[in-house]
Amino acid sequence: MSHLLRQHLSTITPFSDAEFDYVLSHFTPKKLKKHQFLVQEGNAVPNDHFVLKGLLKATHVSPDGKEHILQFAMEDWWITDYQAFHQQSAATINIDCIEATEVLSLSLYNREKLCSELHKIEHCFRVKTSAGYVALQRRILSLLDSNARERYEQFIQQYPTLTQRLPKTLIAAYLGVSRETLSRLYAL
Amino acid sequence: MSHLLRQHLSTITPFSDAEFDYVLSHFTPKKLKKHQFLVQEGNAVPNDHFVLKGLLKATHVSPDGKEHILQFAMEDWWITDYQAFHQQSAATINIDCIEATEVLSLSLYNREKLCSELHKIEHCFRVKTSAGYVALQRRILSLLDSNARERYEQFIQQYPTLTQRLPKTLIAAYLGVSRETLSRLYAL
DNA sequence: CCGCCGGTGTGATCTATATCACTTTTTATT
DNA sequence: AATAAAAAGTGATATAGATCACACCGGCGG
Repeated sequence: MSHLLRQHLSTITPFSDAEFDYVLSHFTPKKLKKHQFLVQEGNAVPNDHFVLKGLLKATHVSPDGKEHILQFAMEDWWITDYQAFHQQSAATINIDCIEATEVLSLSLYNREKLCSELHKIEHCFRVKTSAGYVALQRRILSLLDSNARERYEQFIQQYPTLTQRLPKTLIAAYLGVSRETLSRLYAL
Repeated sequence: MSHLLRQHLSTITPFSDAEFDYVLSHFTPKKLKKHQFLVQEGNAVPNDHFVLKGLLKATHVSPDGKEHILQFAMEDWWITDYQAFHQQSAATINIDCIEATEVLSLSLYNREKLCSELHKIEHCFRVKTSAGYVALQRRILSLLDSNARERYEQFIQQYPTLTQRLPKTLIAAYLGVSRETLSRLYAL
């Protein structure tokens, strides 16, 4: 089986062995234990991360101490604090591991370098980002349109794998519902 | 004063006169009256649109008949049903003019053509989409974290111009709050 | 094998916001 | 200016979902 990152990129355009090796050389592998932080509020965010294995969550703690989940990421997904990453400022969110995790990290410098050297890879990033943009729009519409139960059902539909791997408490924090309310929804 | 689109693209990379003219030749201008539709639910969505003048809203009507606003767009912003546009499927939202509007329309074909011919323009689109992605993440966080009043205050901060140009009813539909509740918030 | 902790369920309340119904103000249109 | 249409305010009530409090279960670390 070929490298997961190669498979990922190949869904957009094929890469030759040489091209892929060159791309890969710009990434740094990193292993993290369960509960370990990948990004911590207040710190710099030098890298974007491609998940090879494991499961993470990006969370924001509101002034009154409640944790809301901005994003999950499992195998084949990208995750970082994009706001901080792009403007090279301090993180406003935390990212930590729900399971033991392996990622490939790509610095902003290397990412821009790759994008300017290889039109193909910039194309990949544009296509992936566009898809992400659409997914976020869908989530916003779901937050505006739908009640707790409907959002939960949509989540199960859209992310069956995550539904298996995540405790309901975290799904609730992602959907913007309290743990207790989600539990009571079980009268499906 | 140079062309608004040129100014827009130049915030990312400079374009020569020849380059810009070539890019511009792929767009089609369109004028719309107040209340006219740019995209209508159920129809094909051949184009993305850059706003030269005016103000539009992208809305979704929920099963129970309530109108929620996914996005506004004014001068210098892009708007379309991106989901439908990318997968060339039928629109699931409506986009209509709040004020008389002029846009430049770019077909998916021309957009991909430009992107493959001119690395520079693909770069522009990637950067703009990334910025949009971050903005949507912020909005999601605001929907998860903040109550009606806080969301309204954030909106005023972030979009002072829109706050002037829009009736409160529409701001309410964007924030996911009822018109009446927004009105009562006025005890700021 | 025990104790504890993360995850879950469930009752009793509380509250922000929705809804409905109506009035007043402002803005367009002929 | 006259009339209609859109926007905004406001009271009375209803409700989805939050919060608080507690009980239960199952795994795994000493």
